[in-house]
Amino acid sequence: MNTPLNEQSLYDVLSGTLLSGRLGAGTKLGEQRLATIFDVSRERVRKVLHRLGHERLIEVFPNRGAFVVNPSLQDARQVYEARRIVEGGIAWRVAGSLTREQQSQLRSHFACEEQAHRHSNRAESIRLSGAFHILLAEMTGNDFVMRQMQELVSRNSMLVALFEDDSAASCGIDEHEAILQALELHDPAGAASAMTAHLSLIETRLRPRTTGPRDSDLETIFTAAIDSYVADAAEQAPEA
Amino acid sequence: MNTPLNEQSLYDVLSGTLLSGRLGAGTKLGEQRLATIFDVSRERVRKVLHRLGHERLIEVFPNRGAFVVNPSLQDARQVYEARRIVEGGIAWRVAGSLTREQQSQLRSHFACEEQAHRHSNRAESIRLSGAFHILLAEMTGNDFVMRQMQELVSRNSMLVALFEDDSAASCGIDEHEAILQALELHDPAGAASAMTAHLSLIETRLRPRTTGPRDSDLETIFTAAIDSYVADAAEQAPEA
DNA sequence: ACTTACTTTATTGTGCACAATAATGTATTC
DNA sequence: GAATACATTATTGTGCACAATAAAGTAAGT
Repeated sequence: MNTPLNEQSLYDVLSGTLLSGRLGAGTKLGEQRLATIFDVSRERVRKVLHRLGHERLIEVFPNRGAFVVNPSLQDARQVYEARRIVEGGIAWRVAGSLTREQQSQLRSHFACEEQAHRHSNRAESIRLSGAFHILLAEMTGNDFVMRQMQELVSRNSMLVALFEDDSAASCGIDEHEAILQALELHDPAGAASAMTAHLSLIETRLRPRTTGPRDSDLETIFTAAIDSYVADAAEQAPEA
Repeated sequence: MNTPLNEQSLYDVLSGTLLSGRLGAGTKLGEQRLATIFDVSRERVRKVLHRLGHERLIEVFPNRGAFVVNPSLQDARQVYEARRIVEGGIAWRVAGSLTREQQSQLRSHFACEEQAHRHSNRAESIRLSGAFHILLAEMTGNDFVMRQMQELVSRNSMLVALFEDDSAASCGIDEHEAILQALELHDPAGAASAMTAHLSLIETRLRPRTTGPRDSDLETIFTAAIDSYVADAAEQAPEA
């Protein structure tokens, strides 16, 4: 029953839990503790922990161990600044070479966003507005840019869990519309402007830190995460 | 005499040698082999190798080992494309907030570039024209952007060693001048345009692959690299 | 009572031995 | 002679035991 959990699964569960913000900033992630929770060897945990550290999802201190990152409001602002720079560049680039196919792809995605917004489907709105930015990055067809965006979006979703007003986690519809229009006009400067303005608006929604440190213990959180992970895996492959 | 070489030094020597392009694309980096060459344990080598793999300086295949990357011309073009996107965003951003101090800093750097160019000091020209791009990235004051640039520049210098016409590894002076002027006018669109145009021009200097695979053995290359590394270290700290 | 030095305990780091896997070489068959 | 199946060899991956280091706790001294 209880699948032993290979290295990739361990990484997926850990990073997913980190990104969801369920973990409480500053929490120590002891090697032996995680090893017993996940029922894997300590070395496995070590390896994954160092990988996560290299991806900046956690902080590792030599001879001290790994800890959940504890970002300051300044750190959060830096992420948005970085997104303005990179996504501004993306918008500029995509505006210069938008194909018919890409245009209709963006339009149909935008239609979904609108629909979710009209139906007040909050969870879907958040998901789709995030996907809009990823979709744009994909249109560069560039692996480096995609990886950078992936990292920024990861950091961003952690920050949202910590700082953002829960009632405003999705992007504004009108702002995406403005970006889209500039793209369709093949107007690089306009697209870059619209994108940076959009990201600045999102940034204003950051709040100093409302949520106190969660204190539910690691065992509870992770066992739940494992369960939902294996449930998802089972859903995608109902029977072998 | 022969310093045992700690982990950071091992990383420095290995990455430096990789970046210099002295190593021949596709060369296998066996764990035990490197361990004996550097006189460290195999686990040390393993750890550093995986780190380098994560930073994409080498390719690691499970159960097969680590190999020097063997980039195609397409890969090279992707790097330049990524640089256009990211550095275009950087130029846009910096143009909007250039301080007097930053302006004079850029001007004085540019003066050095011109001087090196007038004196036909090729090595210095290459170094300074690279530093110009780094300097601009630093002016964003953003860690994420800096890291991304570091990665792109690393890849770039490897590619230059493989593909670029040796007679044209430095940036054109006039193009930097054009970027600078747009920045001084606080013209984001102009700065981004100048930057992308500049990077496109550099890209045209890429040649299909002139240099055949170097075949000098690892021992020779690495012992030389170690020597120059410890020499550099000694120079910076003449006596303890 | 507070600080400081020391002892104890817990946690991370590392080398080693063995297991698993891929690469290589060899013989046999068609 | 070429190809396939098998045995051999080399290389990477992993668990374990112990070493090194930091954290916590304790007692003594001012």
